[in-house]
Amino acid sequence: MSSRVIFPRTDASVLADDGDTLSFCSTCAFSQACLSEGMDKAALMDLHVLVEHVGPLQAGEHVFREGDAFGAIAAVRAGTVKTYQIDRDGHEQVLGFHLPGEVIGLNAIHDERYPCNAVALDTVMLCRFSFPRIALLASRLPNLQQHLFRLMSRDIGVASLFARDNTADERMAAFLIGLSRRLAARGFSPRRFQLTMSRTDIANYLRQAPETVSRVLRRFESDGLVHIKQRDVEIIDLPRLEALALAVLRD
Amino acid sequence: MSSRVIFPRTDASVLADDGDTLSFCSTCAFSQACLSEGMDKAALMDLHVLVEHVGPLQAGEHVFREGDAFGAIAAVRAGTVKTYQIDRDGHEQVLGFHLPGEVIGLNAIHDERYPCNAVALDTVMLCRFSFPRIALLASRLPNLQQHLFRLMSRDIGVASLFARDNTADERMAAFLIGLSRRLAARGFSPRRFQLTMSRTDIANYLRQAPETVSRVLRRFESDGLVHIKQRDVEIIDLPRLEALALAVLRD
DNA sequence: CGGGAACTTGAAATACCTCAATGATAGTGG
DNA sequence: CCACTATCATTGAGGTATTTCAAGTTCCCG
Repeated sequence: MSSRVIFPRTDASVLADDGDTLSFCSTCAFSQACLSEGMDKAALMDLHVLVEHVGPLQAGEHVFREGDAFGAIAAVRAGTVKTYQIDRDGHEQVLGFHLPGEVIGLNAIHDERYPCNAVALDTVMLCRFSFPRIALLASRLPNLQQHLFRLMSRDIGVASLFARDNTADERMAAFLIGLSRRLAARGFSPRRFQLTMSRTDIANYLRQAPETVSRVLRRFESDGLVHIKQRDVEIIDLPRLEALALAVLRD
Repeated sequence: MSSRVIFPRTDASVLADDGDTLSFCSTCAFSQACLSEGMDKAALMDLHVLVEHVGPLQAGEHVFREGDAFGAIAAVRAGTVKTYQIDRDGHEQVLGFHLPGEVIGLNAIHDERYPCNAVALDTVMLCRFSFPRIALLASRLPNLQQHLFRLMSRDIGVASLFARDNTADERMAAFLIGLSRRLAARGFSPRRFQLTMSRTDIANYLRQAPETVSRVLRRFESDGLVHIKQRDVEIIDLPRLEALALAVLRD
């Protein structure tokens, strides 16, 4: 695994080619969302100017590391980013998996340092937004400010998937349903997708032993809930899986 | 327990008495923080105008309820506010306890509804800030905008106290240390304080059985870590309690 | 003083973890 | 192309922390 950190690098070259930047940005969730909220052309132009396109990053390359000075947030355009912390005992603690359309780095604003590591799990493309600049722009553009507030608000108190009172089955079901829905929201198939993370990562995220993940997935398979071949997942009985997840997701 | 909801009520009377409002606000964490960030007098005046002082609320009175239309955030000035959700099975899920100086309601921005209930555990005083108005003001005052961003950022991905891989002892220690530090930051004693919440609430928050909370506290007592008489807590061996909490808090 | 809630305490049940060994997969170099 | 290795995944058996169930106790408020 490369230990090079990609993110802090300021790559001005991507800003030079304006046409390309704009065309890329049409697929960028962040800009899109702002657009759909009635931002005018000129405003959108301002936003595009401060976007940097980062990537592709290969699996194992870090976007940022814990303790790095905070300078920018980023929207995932393609691939999966894992955020994690390293325990004082040297153990990894997986905090989350970030799919295309999702924004990382928002939790670094508070003390101007990234409080966690972010690493690419596969080939990742990012849109990087300098935070000082987007904050400045936000004071001129109420829609952008509101969008940032909403974005951050959504990440507060995310229903803890790893609460103790839910069973291993319920949490795994919730994990799969969560992935399914988030992928669906981005136009991917909600029934068939790839797990870009290892069993160990899933276990770590759900705060369980890897063996438990293995057993639960196997049980799901033999119960006809899903079909799993390596990291390929096909959800067979969505209603039943959702029923299981209900205990965690509440909707 | 009264089921009346206090928060949505707009009480303009508190705004009338300007002198009183201002003197109260000198103790209001929210305004204070803005002040300390170099906001000028005029700006501070603008902020004070949109503050409403709510309370006192009695134990059991709700600040807001899940599903209520979002209109404002609030800073706790005195007392403790508990946030919780009701499970589909009718079971309560405690999300957090909010002490003086802490802000509630930030997680409601996203879909313009409060995603949880907020109830006073004792006599509570609040500063209420209309969100549309404070957001508008924020676009004129970069310091205020930055403060709001920081406030929200801090609440993202709070180290989950109820992760499965920590023992009951570690989580309880972390809970007590957390309270201690937060109270200390507000000028209260870090060694002696009152638990304003019931054992059941603590258990629910830590995602364990009330019996476990009881047993752990008693063990702490007999190990000479703390002295507990009903809801009065005195921390005897802070270093050892912190050492226990370290596994959860990472610092 | 009585009634009810909150809290404590004990014994049994259980879901999950740990430990240990085996099986699959992919990447590597001969 | 095929062993070879390393990593990841699976499977089984036994142990344990915590829950659950059930019974007391204390405290508080009317």
